[in-house]
Amino acid sequence: MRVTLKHISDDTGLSIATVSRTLNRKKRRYSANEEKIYASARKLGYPFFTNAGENGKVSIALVMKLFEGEFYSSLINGFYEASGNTDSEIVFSYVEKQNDNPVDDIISLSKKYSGICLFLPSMTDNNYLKIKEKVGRYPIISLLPSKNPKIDTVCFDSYRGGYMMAKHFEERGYKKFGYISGPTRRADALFRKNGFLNHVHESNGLELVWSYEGDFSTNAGISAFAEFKKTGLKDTAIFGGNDYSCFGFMKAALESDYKIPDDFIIGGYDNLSFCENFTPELTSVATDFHELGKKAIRTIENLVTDNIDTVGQISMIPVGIKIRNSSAPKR
Amino acid sequence: MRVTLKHISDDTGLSIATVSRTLNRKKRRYSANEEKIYASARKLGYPFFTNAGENGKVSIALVMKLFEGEFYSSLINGFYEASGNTDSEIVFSYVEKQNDNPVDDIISLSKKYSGICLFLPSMTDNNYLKIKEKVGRYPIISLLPSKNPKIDTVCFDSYRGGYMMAKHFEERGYKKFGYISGPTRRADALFRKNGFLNHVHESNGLELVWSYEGDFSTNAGISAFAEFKKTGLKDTAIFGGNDYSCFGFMKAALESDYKIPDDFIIGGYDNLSFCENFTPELTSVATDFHELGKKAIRTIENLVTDNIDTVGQISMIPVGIKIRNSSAPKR
DNA sequence: CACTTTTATGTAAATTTTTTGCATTTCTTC
DNA sequence: GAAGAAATGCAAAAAATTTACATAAAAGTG
Repeated sequence: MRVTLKHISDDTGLSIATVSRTLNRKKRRYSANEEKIYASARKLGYPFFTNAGENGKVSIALVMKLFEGEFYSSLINGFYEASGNTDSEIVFSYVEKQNDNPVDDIISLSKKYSGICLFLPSMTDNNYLKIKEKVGRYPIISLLPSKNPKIDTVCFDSYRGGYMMAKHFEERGYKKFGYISGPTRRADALFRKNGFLNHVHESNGLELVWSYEGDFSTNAGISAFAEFKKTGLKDTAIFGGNDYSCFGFMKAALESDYKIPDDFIIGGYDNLSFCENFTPELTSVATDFHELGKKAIRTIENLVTDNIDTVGQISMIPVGIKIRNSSAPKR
Repeated sequence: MRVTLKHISDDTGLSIATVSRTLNRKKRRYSANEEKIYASARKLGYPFFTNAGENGKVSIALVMKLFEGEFYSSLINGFYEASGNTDSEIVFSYVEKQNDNPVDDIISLSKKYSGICLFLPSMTDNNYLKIKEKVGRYPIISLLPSKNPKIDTVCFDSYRGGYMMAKHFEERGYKKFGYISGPTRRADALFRKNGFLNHVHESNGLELVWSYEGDFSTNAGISAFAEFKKTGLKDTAIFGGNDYSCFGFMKAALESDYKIPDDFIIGGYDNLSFCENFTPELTSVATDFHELGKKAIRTIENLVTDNIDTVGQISMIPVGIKIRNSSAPKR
């Protein structure tokens, strides 16, 4: 059945004329009634204001920048499976690689979908502010932590991940700690690092003896090992900011005849499936994208229906630690 | 600007009344004029017949079943990048996991998009036939090979990939060959195997001494090695049907103190980025998803504009072989 | 605080878009 | 080649959307 202005009018209690005017107006929307009309249009599937289509499901766009490697697969998969048990439909959407200012793209997506989840590591606070300003009370969340969040956020507890890894290393009896960081302008990388370092600093007898700032790539791990080797350090517990860094580091170490976990122990972050293919298997902080997806979808759904104004709300999804042989106990 | 029946009427040369009737008819479409009307509706973006949206781009859906691991990332990424240089827009779409009969889903997607690319390993010939029957001349292609293709196909030359690997092993001086197969009801797995075996059989002095049928998983690789070990074979060249099988096989082998490439050489298929993280680095058949995407998009575009009837056309994208240390020469 | 201006909204008329009744043409089938 | 079925166009009818005008509420001004 075709959706007309009359349906929206009935749904919102406003006249057909008002609905017509609102939907045709160019200016950004602000007022409660305008919000109501837009939300209803998306919900009912008024032409040009949806591509969810059928069965009146809430359509949510997951907006990413690019995909590389298993990580993005896990993200997509987690959201996809999470949407299975809900009244929502996830649509995956992408903004151009070279485009450093995806704000306009996101604004235009907000006309099509009932809500938006952003997974864009390179977005600045300024961008978030601009978006928030333009979309008003429209349901939009970020899936990445921020030092100073401008919009609602549902993300993994990166800090705690780093912290847990340090604690695990301590329990293994290590005193000397090392760290391969990701790009610290990214808040998630920074939080992983902070969590790790804070536990090191607040515990007696633990010491940070080495660190390296990389970019989360395998090659950064290889370079990190070259540096590490120069120091001649042994008996050290190393936290790589992500699994890729660790793979590079371990590979270079094995080629230099280091023994893992005899010469050093190491743990990563992301728990990629390849952790189990490596010898030794890599200890890693495990993130559950299914949980992230569920929580994100529920948050959007609440914003859609209740329309409660909860700006600045942050939900942290707990992470776990998957202990494997790369951090096996000392013999 | 809003798209009306008048635009479609002008575009197709048919009357507004005819366009209206065609678009409202429930029955599946068949006739040339009906096809023309539907295609125009999608092209111009008539409400409910598009979600491409803007700038008159051809919108193509890439339909997948599920995503796991790096492989699907590469697929998505390849298509995404390939679409950058074209007049088309790729939308990624997914059919339910548990749904063994995605035919209806695909039919309904055909109303929204100008063309469809299917990447569904478990689809049967029968399913393809049903789809073809219902969508008529609508542009739809499969990205997987089939023993008996029912619709146009753009896929990698799996046969040649297996063949090249056998040839490479022969050039390394090996006479004894082994094989870890994927599920052979999947045509791509079968073709890889056939390509490999055919070269073995057609060359003098080469011999297939061992094989194992797995399911393309890491665990299958581990089980395969357990079998392989029992035979006590050495000096053998082994082709794993995909990289994951090889990772499992190699990991189990290293844990049993086998030396690679001294005790056996091995090569995989897919050229995942982890091939370089493994020690030894894994030789693998490299597929270029960017090329696959480009060719698939071009094929759909041709079907959309020229509307030529090319049922049964198959395009093979050549594959390469990336030689690494897992198949290093004998010393 | 009284007055003006701006903004939001509804009613009803005007306009645009879509559907349908009827006539004509084209295609199929026997 | 005649009879019936399907496709199509024209024009009238119906439905949907926009706009002119009126009014009330909110915001700004001296």
